[in-house]
Formats: sequence, structure tokens, C-alpha cells
Amino acid sequence: MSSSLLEGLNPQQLEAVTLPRQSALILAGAGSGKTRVLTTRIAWLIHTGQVGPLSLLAVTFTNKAAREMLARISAMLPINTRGMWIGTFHGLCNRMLRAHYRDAGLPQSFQILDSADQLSMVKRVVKALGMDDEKYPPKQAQYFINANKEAGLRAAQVEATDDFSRRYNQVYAAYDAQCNREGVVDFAELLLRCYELLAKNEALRAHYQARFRHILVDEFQDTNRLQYLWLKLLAGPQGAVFAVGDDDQSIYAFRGARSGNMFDFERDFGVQKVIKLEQNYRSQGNILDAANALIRHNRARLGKNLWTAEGKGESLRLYEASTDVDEAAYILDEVRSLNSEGVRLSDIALLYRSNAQSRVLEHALFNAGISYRVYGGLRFFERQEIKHALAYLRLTANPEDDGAFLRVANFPARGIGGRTLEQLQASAEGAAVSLWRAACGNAPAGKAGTSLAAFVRLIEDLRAATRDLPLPEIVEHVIEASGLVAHYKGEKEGAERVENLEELVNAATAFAGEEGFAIYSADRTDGAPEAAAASNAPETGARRENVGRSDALNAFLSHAALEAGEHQAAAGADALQLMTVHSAKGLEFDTVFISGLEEGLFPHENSLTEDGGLEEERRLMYVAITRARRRLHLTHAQTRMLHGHTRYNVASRFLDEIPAALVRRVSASAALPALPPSAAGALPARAAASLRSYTAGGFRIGQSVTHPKFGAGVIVQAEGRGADARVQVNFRDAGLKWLALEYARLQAV
DNA sequence: CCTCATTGAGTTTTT
DNA sequence: CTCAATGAGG
Repeated sequence: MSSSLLEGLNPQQLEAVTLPRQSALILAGAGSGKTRVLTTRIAWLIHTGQVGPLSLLAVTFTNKAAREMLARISAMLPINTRGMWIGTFHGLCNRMLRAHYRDAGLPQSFQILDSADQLSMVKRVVKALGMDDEKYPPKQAQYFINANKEAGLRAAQVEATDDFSRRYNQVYAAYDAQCNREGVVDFAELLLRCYELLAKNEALRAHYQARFRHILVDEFQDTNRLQYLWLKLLAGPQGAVFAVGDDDQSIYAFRGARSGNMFDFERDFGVQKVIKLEQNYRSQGNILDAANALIRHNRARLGKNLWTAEGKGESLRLYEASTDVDEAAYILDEVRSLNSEGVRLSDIALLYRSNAQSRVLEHALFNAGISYRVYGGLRFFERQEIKHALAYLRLTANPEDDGAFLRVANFPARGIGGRTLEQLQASAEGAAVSLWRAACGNAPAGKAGTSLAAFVRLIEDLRAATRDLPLPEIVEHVIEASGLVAHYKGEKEGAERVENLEELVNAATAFAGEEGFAIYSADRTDGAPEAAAASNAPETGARRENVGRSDALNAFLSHAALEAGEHQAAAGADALQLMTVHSAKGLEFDTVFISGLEEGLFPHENSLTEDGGLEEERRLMYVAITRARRRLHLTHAQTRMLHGHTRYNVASRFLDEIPAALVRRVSASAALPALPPSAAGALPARAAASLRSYTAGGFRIGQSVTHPKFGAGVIVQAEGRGADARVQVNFRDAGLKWLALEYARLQAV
């Protein structure tokens, strides 16, 4: 099997896989075999004896990508991947911090806050500072904190110039102080803390720099500043970083990703070799041509052109719907006929720019009885009942966790009201201690004090009773003894929640039994340096079966925070796939529908005011197009219901950027009766009825028009008659304008 | 403490 | 329009 490792690679892939030890940038276009190159290189490095499995580090953005990488490596090499440093940025940082918690200034059982936990902590801090949460929304403060952490800045280093940033920075400082008191870290903190650990601890830095002879990075275009700095520090001056990315698929600038890191990387790491992977193994020619033509309109590019050895394939299809409902009907018909031709539903994707668009589509599919699956719902570990159970578990691991305390102190209800908690918070703040300590110490007299004491006793009992239990039994005991299960059993719609709680026990069982364990546990088997070894728990070198209760529980809680689970429970076997373009990244389908291709929607109107926003939208469109293997349908609607109002949209400029020769315009599907060609005639009866309000000039609301100066647009409002008649036109490029019909030389399209 | 009503916001999202 | 979050009242 090993001799066949390199078989079937094209020359560029082969060169990338077998590159000598040096920093290199691999520009890997969509569908060019990026993951294959990455995993084959790892397998090749190990197989040829250039590096041991424990001396390389590979980092991804999602757990899914990390799992896939591990699975592919196991398939290529007969080695045990357990213990290898392959994971997400956050997962790897967590692992390092667990191993060196003392050097990092963290308690051994530090807990991880997810975004919701973080927001509630920020709210508490804003309140404690006596700030007006209307004027300074906690959400904004949270954004401020994360943006600065991701830029590598602590509150003391932030240059606050205006009043708002000064106030938010105050929140940042207080928030960090509170996190330290409670022994909790947010996602960005995992990275920043790990970065600082390596930056200030020379022995540790030297150890890891020497250890990780090869560092491989997936989706490099999505790295933020802090991740880049972390990589640089970890690699060191002698490091070899193999970065794989595609600047054309950078669609997360809005959350801090800097595709500019690719330029910096070439400079900072003295990159000698930039390899472009441009042969695409996924899509047929017409689809690739469309993608290439579109993305050529972007200026900020490293430059790359995809090609395929396959034929041109089918033309793209463009359908202009009258309404969003009509658009859904078209898609439905096409899906039906494809399905009857033998295309599996799960091989068809329905993509849209924003989640709100899925509603109409779902409605149509539901009524037609077509099974579908929507990505992007509540995830398992984010469910209320699961968060409650985790809060109890967290309190048994670390009672100083105020967030967990507040979440369950009165859930299930046990007579600890808002008033009691307020008093407790005040006394905790006064003494600069956690709520737990405040509750243990000077519990107020009376009924409130009794309830608090009972809660304290409950947590202590949970702790004592689970001390020597294996992980699944800890979880089982806690969901029962906390009263959660009983509470939900008593609720009329609580059956599903009880099931989820039981599922949590199963999750713990699965977790304890598999390798996920190693990823989140402190790393004890790979000889960290003195400074580090000293900070490890006494049982250095312990085997997995000896790992203590707190380790197993901490690992499981980390897992819960860092891997919130599938977006939705896997539905029936064969279902149509509905998702936003963002969540489609990395996936591929036989047939893809991109819906809502309208100005204002895609590109989204908010993006137009942002710096580089339009180019990011175009990259997003590029990602959408390149998901398709054989068939690509593009649809837009003249009229769409959004936020309770009808909007009249112009076709997306992206449609104009695709060469007409690649596209076949289709009118309503063959399954529907043929319609007259005129725009008004093509409207379904109910839509036409609602639009039949003609203005004096003979123009109609919803009609497409052109103006000699402003170009293409759609009439969205009309008023007045005769010489006073005015219409409001939504121009694709010029935006909304009121025009007097007497003067404006408007033309119907 | 729970329920009902009002209010407001409404791109994209992983960790 | 529709969902989530907050606040008043039983």
C-alpha cells in the first residue's frame, strides 16, 4: 500500500507532497485535491522516515476536517494516529494549555466558554460596571473583546480613541479579570493564552519548536492575525510550515480571517516555493468556465485558473422567477424530474445566501412531500437541557464557575429567586470571590439562606458521589440527582429533552471509549520539557485507564465546548440538502441550485458598504458555483417577501459576470403549462393580481426598466398621475431613486 | 414562579 | 413575517 502512496498524483500535487523540508505555500483551487495533498504529504513524510508521527503538527479549522484528515491517514498508513497533533487551532491550543496549565496561569480544571456563555458573562460584567446596556450593547462588547483578542491584544494594549472603544475596553479588562477569577476561558482566549505561553516561556517554546519539524495548515486563507502569529511562534526560525489555501475561497473576512496572511507568509517564512494546484477533478467545463470568468472580476487575487480534463458538460441554467414562491416551485419541479432520472436527493444541494431564504423553499418541499435536510439549526451541545446538565458537571469540576452557578442555581426551581441571587452577587463582588464561595460562607439567614445552603449541599453531594465513577456514570448520576430528568419528565413537552439527556450519557460513553479522548486530555506521553513536566499532575506517564476522574470529565467538557456536535440530527437516508453558501464550503454535489441571485441579497446589501465587501461576496458566489459537479441551476426572483414586506429586486450583477454562452435561460419547467413570453403574462395568477396597479405612465410596480444614466432597475413604488407621476426605482448600481416620469427617460425592459 | 404580551431585530459562522 | 428576549401581571 505504501508504494502506491504517490500513485495517481498529478505533477503539481506530486511536487507538493514530496517537497523537501521548507516552508511552502500551496495555492489549491476548489476541487483540486487539496485534502489529498495534505494527507498524502503527512503519510509520505512518516512513511519515508523523515519524521515521526509525533513530530508533526497539522491544523484545521473544523473538527470535521481534522477527523477526515485522521481517517485518511489511518487508511494510508498502518499507524496509530492517536496522540498525533492533528486538530483544530482551538483543540490543539486547549491540549497545550492542559499540559502546561500552571505555566499558563490557569487552574487545572479550567473550563471553556462557548459564545453564548461568553455573552452572558459579558452581560454580567456590563451590569456590574453599572453601564447602560442600551447604549453599550453587550453583543458589541463581546465583538470588541474577541476582535482584539484575535488581533493579539490585551485590554492594556488596546488603543482606545473614542468614548465607545474606551468603554468597551473597560468591559474587556473587567471581563478578563472575571474569567481569571472563575478559571474559565473563551475560544479566542485559548489561542491568545497559548500564544502568550509560548511567547514568554522560552524553554517550552524551544521544546515545541524542536519537536514539530513539520507544521501543516489547512484553509490557510481563513487564518486570523492571532492564528498566524501563533503559527509563526510555534514554527520558530527553523520551522517548516506547509500552508494550503485558496485566496479565492476566503469568505470569512467578516469574522477576522485575513487572506492577506498568505502574502505575509511568503515574506515572513522565506517561502521559496509556491505551487498552484489548478487542475480540477470535480466540475465539468462549463461550470469551471463560469467560476473562472466570475472570479476574474476580483482585483485582490493571487491569480489562478481552474481547468479540467473532462468535457464541457451541460450548460448552466438560469431561471428568472416572478416571485420567491415561483422560484421554489421551479426548483421543486427540477428536483422532482432529476430524482426521477435517478439522481439521488442527497446529491442535490439547494444553496442560498441567508438562512431566512430557506423558509419558502422548505414550505414548498414540505407540501410536496420531498424529504430534505436543513443545515444550521441548534446543535446538540447547545440545547438548553444539555447546557444545564453541563453546568452541573462543570460545577462539580470547578465550583468557581459563576456562569454555571447562575445557570442552574435555580433550575430546577428550588426557591432561589432573582432577589437572592442579586444579594449573593453583591456580596460576592464585595468580597471579590465567586458566587460559590459567597454562598458557602455567609449565607443570608431565612428561607433564601436555606435554599442556597441546600444547593451548595447538592453540588457537594454530586461531587462526592461521582468522585470515583467512570465518566458515563458521572453524567448519568448528575442528570438524575440534579433533578433535571425528573423536572423534564414532569413537563408536558419534556420527553424530547429527557431523551437528549439520555443521549448525553451515550455521548459520554462513546467519548470515553474512543480516541477523541486523547485529543482533549493533557498530553502526558510525549516528554515535555522540565518546566512543563513540573506543571503536570503527579501521575506523569499515566495510561489512559489510570487517568483520574477529573481528567476524564475535563476532557469531556472540553469536547462539549469545542465540538458542539452536528448541526442537525442526521435525518432520513436520502434527503435534499439545504444550506447557506457558507456552510456548503468544502462540500460537493452532482447538482446545485443557487437561489436568490438578486442585488441586495447576493451580493448582500450590507456588504456593499464594507471595505472589500463586494469582492468577498463574489468569492462566496465562486464557492457556490464550484460546489457543482455536473449541473448548476441559477435562479432569481423579481419579487420576494422579506421581513414581512415585498421587495422588488434586480438580477444579481454576478449573473452578468458569467458569459452568456455558458448559460441557457429557461422559463418555467416543462411540467408547467407553457406561458406567454411577456413578463406580465409569466406571472402566476396570484402574483399578477397583486401587481396589477398601473401608474399613469404605463409603468407597473415590479417592472424591470432601464435608465440612460442609472442603468437597470426595478420599479418599487409609484405615486401621482399625469405630469405629477413619479416612480421609485431600485437601480442595481445606483440604488433607490425617485424619478418623475415626465422627465426621466425610463424604458421598459 | 410561571404565563402572556409586547417589543425589536432580522448576512454569512466555527471554535 | 417570525422568532427571541424582555417585562408586567396572575
